[in-house]
Amino acid sequence: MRIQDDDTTQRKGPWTEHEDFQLLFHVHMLGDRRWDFIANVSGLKRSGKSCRLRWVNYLNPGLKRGKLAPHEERLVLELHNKFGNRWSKIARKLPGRTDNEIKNYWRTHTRKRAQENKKTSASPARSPSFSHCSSSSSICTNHPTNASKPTTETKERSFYDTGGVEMFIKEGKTDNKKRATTRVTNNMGEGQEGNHSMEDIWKDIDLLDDNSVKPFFDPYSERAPLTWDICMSTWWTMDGQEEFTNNTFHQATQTFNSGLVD
DNA sequence: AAATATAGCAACCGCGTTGTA
DNA sequence: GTACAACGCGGTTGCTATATT
Repeated sequence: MRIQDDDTTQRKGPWTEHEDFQLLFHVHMLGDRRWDFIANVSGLKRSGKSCRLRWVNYLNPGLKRGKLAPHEERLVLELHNKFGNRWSKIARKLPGRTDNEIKNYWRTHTRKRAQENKKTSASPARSPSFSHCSSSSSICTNHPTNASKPTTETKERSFYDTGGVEMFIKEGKTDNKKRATTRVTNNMGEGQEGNHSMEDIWKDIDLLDDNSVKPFFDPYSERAPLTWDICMSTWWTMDGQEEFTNNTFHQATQTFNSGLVD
């Protein structure tokens, strides 16, 4: 298992639920941009890049989970035929699916096809949807990188295009919660960090959503309650991130973290 | 039941692009 | 205009669960 080396280096490997919780919290607070900043402020020993990836591929509430539906599979085949390995582009046409997911699907799919074709190598029967592609690799013969390039590069937003927290808040999360909770069983086994299920996390986020002056602090702490309102107003009126980091948010984070550990 | 192979998926890495000071 | 930082993407790796022998 690839876990962190020491205090000074960044942590790698599977995310724990505690980390997920922290990340969710901070994305909720700060929006899903500025990943390096989030990584620093959250106290997570992760790179911003890693945080973004985790959000995009796992924590984003817009994610669909589970196997690709038949129509999605067809769409992937069609779009790959059209766009080649432009996974992000393909993913934009499949709401709730990530480029990573599609890439993985394609990989296993082509592997299967390759094996099937090996078995029937004498008369390779190709499915119609694969008629334009090499069956043993992901490289299309009519790779359209240039060929069928759309005239206008549309600014479609994929669900995983990070667009700030307002999107997250505006969209009802009811269904998303269900999705998010479907795969919480992994990443356990790291001591006591697995105490929060995704359900718990969403509950907590709900509490934050209902932010009519609801403190997200340890009730037993003697510190003044930090409210969502206070934090957000501080955030938006602050000039420099450093100052903010060192004051209110830092305090909020510490309170949050200590509450989590206790 | 144990060993091995395979599938599925999460996460990392490197690099190109974009934004900002 | 330039240098640097951050972001986004595609390729790849490695782990875990499941199937097969």
